Amino acid sequence: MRIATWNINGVKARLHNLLHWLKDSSPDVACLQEIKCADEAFPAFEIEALGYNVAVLGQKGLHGVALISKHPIEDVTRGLPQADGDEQSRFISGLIAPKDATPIRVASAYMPNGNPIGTEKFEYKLAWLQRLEDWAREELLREEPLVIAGDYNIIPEPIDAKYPGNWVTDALYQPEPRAAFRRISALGLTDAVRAVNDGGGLYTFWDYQAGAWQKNNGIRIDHLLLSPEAADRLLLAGIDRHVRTWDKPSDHVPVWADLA
DNA sequence: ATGGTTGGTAGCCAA
Repeated sequence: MRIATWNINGVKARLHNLLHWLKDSSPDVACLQEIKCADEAFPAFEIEALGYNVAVLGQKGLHGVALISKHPIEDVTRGLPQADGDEQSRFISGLIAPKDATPIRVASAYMPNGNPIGTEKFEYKLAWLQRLEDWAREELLREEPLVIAGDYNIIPEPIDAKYPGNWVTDALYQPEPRAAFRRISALGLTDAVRAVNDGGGLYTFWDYQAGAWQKNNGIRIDHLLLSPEAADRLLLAGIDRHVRTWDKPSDHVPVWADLA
């Protein structure tokens, strides 16, 4: 079972790429972020025509997440607990229920960017990560397969950037969100890509600006974190780099994990 | 130090 995550940077502008990638890579489950459209504007018809089910938490123009699955999507939850007036659409989870296999809870999460540091945006990022940590802690008590996939907007380690020094004043590389990532990991979650490859040079995002892609000036900020019950089934994980060479690409590429 | 690009919505913001 292949579970993938992709910050698509506008599903309407990227529909051709999305359909191509779904046919090409054929993930069982795809977690999308930054769909940038309201629920009713999500291109469900075209995606369902490829044999997928769809669950969406949209928002007009900004953010927005979705789950796409070849298997039934049950028990969908939208938003994290402790919302306290938070109206940004950044989290959806569902129980992926294959006919003859163990169900897996999969979350599609779009962590706040948090720039610039020293503003309420950065504080919002930290508060959001705390809410995710609280949710994950509760969810892990079930001792069941769980995948928290998405655009974490966190560069976990220096090897996750081509030029770490370029990011020292950026919210994606600050000590606080990196510590939050470590705390969440330390709950017992496994970084799927890192688990199968402990080297550097693995990137999931290249800025549109200044020829970042051509220079391979990338960062690894899209992650799949696996509960122990999911990690036990991890076969392989990877990054669909080639998608960045397509016409009108997202600035992120899909990341995936294959579970037995 | 600055500028560089894209998407979405509507005269700039978020990334």
